[in-house]
Amino acid sequence: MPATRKKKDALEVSKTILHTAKQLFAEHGVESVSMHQVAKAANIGQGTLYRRYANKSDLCMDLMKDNFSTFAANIDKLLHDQKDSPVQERFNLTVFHLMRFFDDKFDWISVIQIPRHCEPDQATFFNSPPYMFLYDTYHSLLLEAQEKHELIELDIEFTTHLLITSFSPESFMYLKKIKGYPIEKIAACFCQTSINPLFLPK
Amino acid sequence: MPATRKKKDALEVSKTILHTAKQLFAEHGVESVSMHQVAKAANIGQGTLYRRYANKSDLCMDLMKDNFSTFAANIDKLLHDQKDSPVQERFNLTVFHLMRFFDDKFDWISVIQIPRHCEPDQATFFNSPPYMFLYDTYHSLLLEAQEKHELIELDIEFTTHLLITSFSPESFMYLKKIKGYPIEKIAACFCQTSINPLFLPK
DNA sequence: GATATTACCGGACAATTGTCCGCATGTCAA
DNA sequence: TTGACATGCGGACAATTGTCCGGTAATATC
Repeated sequence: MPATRKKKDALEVSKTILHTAKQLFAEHGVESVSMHQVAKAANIGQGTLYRRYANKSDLCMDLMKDNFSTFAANIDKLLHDQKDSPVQERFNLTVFHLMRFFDDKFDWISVIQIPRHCEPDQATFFNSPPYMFLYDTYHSLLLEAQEKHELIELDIEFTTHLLITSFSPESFMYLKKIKGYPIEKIAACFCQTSINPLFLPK
Repeated sequence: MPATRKKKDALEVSKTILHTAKQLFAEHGVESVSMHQVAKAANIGQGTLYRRYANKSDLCMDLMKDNFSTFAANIDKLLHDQKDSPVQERFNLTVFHLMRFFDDKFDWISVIQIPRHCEPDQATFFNSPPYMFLYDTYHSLLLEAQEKHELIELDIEFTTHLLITSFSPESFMYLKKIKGYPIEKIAACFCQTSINPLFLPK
């Protein structure tokens, strides 16, 4: 063969994968690009790709890491800046921001969420940094509201989980594409239905 | 070949498919059986199988039709029998029954819900009889509550949709398997978080 | 009754995901 | 330098989903 592939620096390979995948995904859309294509474009074997990333969801998650981080930082900053406004208001603000992020990165997120098979001690969405960040954020807000006696009686852990997971990509897509709801309306309705009723009147 | 396959009665083929699939699914589990296996076991070509059912989800949906029907009938009967009790109470009862059904048929339901790609005018879960039954049921209950001035201000259509979709199979599995919540607790928490706060106090 | 038209069957095929194993490369010890 | 061992690369392979098309049976037409 023209050039026997030398053992590459592992870091080099990782960078190449990320760079190539980002390029391909941007060009053809996340859905349409197969792992085989990514491997071929990156000049590595499929086995090599799968050794780094268990599946496409994993790969996307890694490519989204930066986006998630900045989103999380934005939310943190926002909540810090607004820390004197009512909890409920901050909660609504967070949801609005999340919806915009969700909409913006929809293609990626819908690929990431795909994996089924919820077995114990396995990497799932529920162990991922994005879930954990949202969990912490919502949990803190609910706890704060509870301490201030602004919250109805709730199982806070359950509620936190439910608020995060109740918005599936399919459902979002359905509301947006089929029902034609603008994002602002979706966010507003979600707050109206799922967030605000958790707070005591007054 | 020993016996040239005669054109079979279409109805005969359909029955054979359903019977064979039910058998195979029961024996090996819904997840583990491929469409290829079903076709082979039913002595038909894969193309024939796919002409009847666009995918495994479709096939499962058809096999579950009876189960859905009896479930729907049970709920209808229940709501009819209890039509004098408070709306909120009936709503909670419905959710408890649904949870039990969900748990009972979990393997099937998690296969059925899989399809992504929410394009307009395409068969999705949101067009399926189960979704539509739940939609009608929830919608009626919410409307009744609204007429009786027992409901907070809501976008009823949105709320109906959200209540149906907020419980994904993955989330249910996570709560049950990983968090170890019994079904009754899941149902109770769901009512506490998502149903009861929609009703005006007193 | 012969021929054209239609319906629809069934298996071959393509595409994708994910796994596995032979083999090249690098490291260490003698 | 040489041999033993470890690392990990990469393509071949298996499994599955879904599509397509050649061909045959049923039906309509004359």
